[in-house]
Amino acid sequence: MVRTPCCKPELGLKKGAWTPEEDQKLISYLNNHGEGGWRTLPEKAGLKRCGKSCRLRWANYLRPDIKRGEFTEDEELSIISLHALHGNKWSDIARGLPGRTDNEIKNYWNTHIKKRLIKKGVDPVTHKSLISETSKSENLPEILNNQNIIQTTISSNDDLGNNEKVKNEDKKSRLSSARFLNKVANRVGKKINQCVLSEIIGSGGPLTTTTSVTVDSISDKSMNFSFTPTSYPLNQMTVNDNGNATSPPSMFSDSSVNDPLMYRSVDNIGFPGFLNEQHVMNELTRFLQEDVNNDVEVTPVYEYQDDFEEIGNYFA
DNA sequence: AAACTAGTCAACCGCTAGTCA
DNA sequence: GTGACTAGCGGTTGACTAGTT
Repeated sequence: MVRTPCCKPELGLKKGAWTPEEDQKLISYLNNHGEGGWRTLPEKAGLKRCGKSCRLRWANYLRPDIKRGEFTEDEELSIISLHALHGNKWSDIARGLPGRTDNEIKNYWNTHIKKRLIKKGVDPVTHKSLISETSKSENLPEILNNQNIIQTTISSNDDLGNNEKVKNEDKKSRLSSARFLNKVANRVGKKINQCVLSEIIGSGGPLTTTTSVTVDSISDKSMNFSFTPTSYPLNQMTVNDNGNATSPPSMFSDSSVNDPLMYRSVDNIGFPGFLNEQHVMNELTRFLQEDVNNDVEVTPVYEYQDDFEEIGNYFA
């Protein structure tokens, strides 16, 4: 199939920046005739431009519902979360940010967000930590300096310790902690997911940015976080048998949770009170009881003391 | 003050998918 | 079924600006 070129140079069509006069002509025409018929529009509107150029100019800059100016923090968070979900599908991302165009978001991503993520040690493509990939490299010290994500990252960097015994016990303790965290976070995450879903469905509108968290120990699975952005695309969400609201495989990384750019503290989630100490204790009691019922070896609660501190750090 | 560099973003390009005759 | 056309998408370019040397 041979395609007719949209913009024939021999017709003397203008390229480059639009003048205010051209903008006015285009706005005036579209106000009178509505959108569509882009191929024939330039001639009818008296513009020496190709239809494609006219459509782009209208879609990206002249449309009355376009929001200009700096991106807000909320918008930035939404972009990151939607990018984790959709990848470089800028139009899909733009649908989640009313008033913003795909082109604007794409530019903002490439010039601002991408750099910030890299600086924070997050791969902007996969949204996973760059640490694991780079830990073997000589750049590690520099990377570690630039990031604050090491504290709660359970990683093979344990090998840097000197005392083998302390090291192993520490690792064991961390794995145990991680397993414990996984259990609690699973419960809490489920609760959050339910809240989020009911709020979204209930209000039918966008919420404040919220997070749900599932933590697995390093020995089992990689850490897994799901993220509920503003205007979450509901058609991509499902509710599984356990009552969890789930989205397509998230690409959020373990480091992301410590990034204030990407995750907010629980205090900001917008569902106050559900994650209080009493709730965590109730959940803890409940699943420890389940372990007893399931003949699982139960560790005395006091041994979880450190784990509670870790949870505090985790959600801090 | 001039030259250079890096960052930003509007606009363009090439391509694909959908629609219609 | 085929081809012409339209709309829309993501990647890239290049003009402009701000900052640095």
